[in-house]
Amino acid sequence: MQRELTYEAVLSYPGHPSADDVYRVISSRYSTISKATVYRNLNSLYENGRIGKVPSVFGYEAHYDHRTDHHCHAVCIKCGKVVDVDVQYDKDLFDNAVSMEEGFSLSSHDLIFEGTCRNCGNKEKGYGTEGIKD
Amino acid sequence: MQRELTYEAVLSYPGHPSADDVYRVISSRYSTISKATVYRNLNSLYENGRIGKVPSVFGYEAHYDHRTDHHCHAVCIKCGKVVDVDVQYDKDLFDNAVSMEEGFSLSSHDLIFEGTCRNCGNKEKGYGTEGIKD
DNA sequence: TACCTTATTGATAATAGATATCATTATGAA
DNA sequence: TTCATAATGATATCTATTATCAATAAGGTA
Repeated sequence: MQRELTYEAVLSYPGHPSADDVYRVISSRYSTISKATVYRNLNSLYENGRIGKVPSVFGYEAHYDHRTDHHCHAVCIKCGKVVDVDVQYDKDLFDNAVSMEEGFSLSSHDLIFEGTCRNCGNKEKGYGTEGIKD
Repeated sequence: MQRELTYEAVLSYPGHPSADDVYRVISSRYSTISKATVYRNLNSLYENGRIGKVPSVFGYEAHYDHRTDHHCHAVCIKCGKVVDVDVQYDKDLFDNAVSMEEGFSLSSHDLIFEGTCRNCGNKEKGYGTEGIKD
């Protein structure tokens, strides 16, 4: 049951929620849910292909995605925020990628961009936008 | 001084050592070195462009690299091992990538492959190669 | 050389994100 | 209703890494 709450929370979240984002959304109206349950359910939803997952990179938390098709993301190097990126490239291009270690078999690839999100970029310039919440 | 030991350990390591790999190499002949020192020195060597760093992905540790040029890696999804990948692609292709959030500025990209290393692949098939150490 | 300032180190505590454990509580089929 | 299985909540634990801070080391200057 909490699994469907978790699913709906991801679907309705604007953007790419972290496990903690999802936890906060759900617990605001279902206050007894445990964080362990949220982690568990996010994982099983992902494994069943019902939601997407942007893996943890650069030490930031993993983020989840209502989209399940293969697409690209950018991660803010200051705060870990994840956003979609629009870029056309030929995925077949990477089919002939070769591991330089014998016996290492490649199965997929991720194209990850790094950058700075609006909020962190503004802070840097001293615009004093600490209050802006995406 | 320990910084140069750290540097040499990365240069002479076959492959892509984790911080712990480097720590073990150094402490085998300089037993009083602290792990904190290794982390600190790896970071400063990286920031000064003397070594490369493969950031932590999928929850595995970061790995370091004696190469400092931009190239691709694959991460074993079973154990986190990092290897080089040979693939030709046009880096300019990604210069016109567009963030789908206003104000998010892109600065670089990483192409990361996922796969299974020889050791983990063999284990899976029950070849009983637990003893193999890369 | 003695003095002073800065950088480096080692030991350890603390942090974050996530998973493991385990008893309790649903759930659902027979 | 009974039994087996799955899901849950609370909490402990884990891993990789950074923070803290006192102790040393290094290096320049008078």
